[in-house]
Amino acid sequence: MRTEHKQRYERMVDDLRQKKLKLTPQRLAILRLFCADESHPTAQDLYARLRATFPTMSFATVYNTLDALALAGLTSTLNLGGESRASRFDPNTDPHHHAVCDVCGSITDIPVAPPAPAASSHDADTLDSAAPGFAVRAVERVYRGLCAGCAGGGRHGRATTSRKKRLLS
Amino acid sequence: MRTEHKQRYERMVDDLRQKKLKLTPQRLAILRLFCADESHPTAQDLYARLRATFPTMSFATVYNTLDALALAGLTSTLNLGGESRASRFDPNTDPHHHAVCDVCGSITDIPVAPPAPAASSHDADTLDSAAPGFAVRAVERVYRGLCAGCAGGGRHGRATTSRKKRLLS
DNA sequence: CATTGCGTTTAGAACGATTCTAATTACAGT
DNA sequence: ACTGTAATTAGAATCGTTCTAAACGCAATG
Repeated sequence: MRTEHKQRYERMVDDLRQKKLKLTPQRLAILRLFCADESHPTAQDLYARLRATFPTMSFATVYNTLDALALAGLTSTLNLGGESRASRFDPNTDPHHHAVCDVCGSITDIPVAPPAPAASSHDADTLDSAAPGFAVRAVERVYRGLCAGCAGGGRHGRATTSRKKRLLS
Repeated sequence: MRTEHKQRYERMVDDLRQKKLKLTPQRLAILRLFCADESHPTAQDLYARLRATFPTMSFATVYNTLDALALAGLTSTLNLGGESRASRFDPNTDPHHHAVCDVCGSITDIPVAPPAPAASSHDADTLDSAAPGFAVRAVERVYRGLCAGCAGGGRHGRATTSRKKRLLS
């Protein structure tokens, strides 16, 4: 795992260099944090942790760097709804899906399944009859449900009860 | 199609009644508009069209009604990213996926494929090894690509070029 | 090493989407 | 009709994100 993150970091740095983008201390710090983070952090998450080292850093820098990485195809942005409307950023560029816990909001990467033996034409059929001529570029899949921790009735993750839910109880 | 929408409308009205929620003219108008709308409208979309009939209606009423429907399980909310961060609301309660056009942003419902004959255990396997113990409640799938209209090079849909993209060109 | 150009950073304002507030209105059960 | 309570309204507040203008600093060059 550690080596995987290091490779990720180096790929990110190389890409910034190749694109003639400047390697500022702030950017390197963001990359270091971000490439090793499996939690799909929000911009807030990164900002909060970066302020320890760069007390004057602004949100714009975090977003700028994430934008640069996204343009380079090194990150993706997740909008999974839920308690917060904040985007989640994902440094994993391998094709994968996501499992989102309804209770704690945690997001887990799920590698794509190995190619099915023979029968996946059903999907293509229904797609083509419902949206004729649609040219698929990518497929995203989100599994929603309860993570192992939350299914056990424990108190896990970071999800805070929303005002809306509080009013309903 | 028309009858399908009517059924949808009546189910919505019944549900509000059963839940002892009041059937105000505003709510009925929202339901009428919404249940017949395949375009996955935003709150803005609905609000704009409702102002023709109810010049004093506020956004809060639109959101209130959509919330009530969501609590009743009669709608779902889509956060698909893209140009606008606005949520899209979906009155279709049948299990289905979505095809989103990268260019015009249009969203098309895709019915779930008929159950595959035998081999779908691959997915379950990778899920269980990547997120052990995760209890799946629902699976969402988003196809991204080009709709038939946009693949043909035409000018379609409502997507407006974002400031970010404009700066890049 | 000094110069310098242009990409970056910064603080804060601006923005869009959504939620809240407090006061008013009006369903629906009697 | 009366009345309790939920719904509506306008506008303010909030949250996440993007923009702005000025100051800064990386890195290519002499």
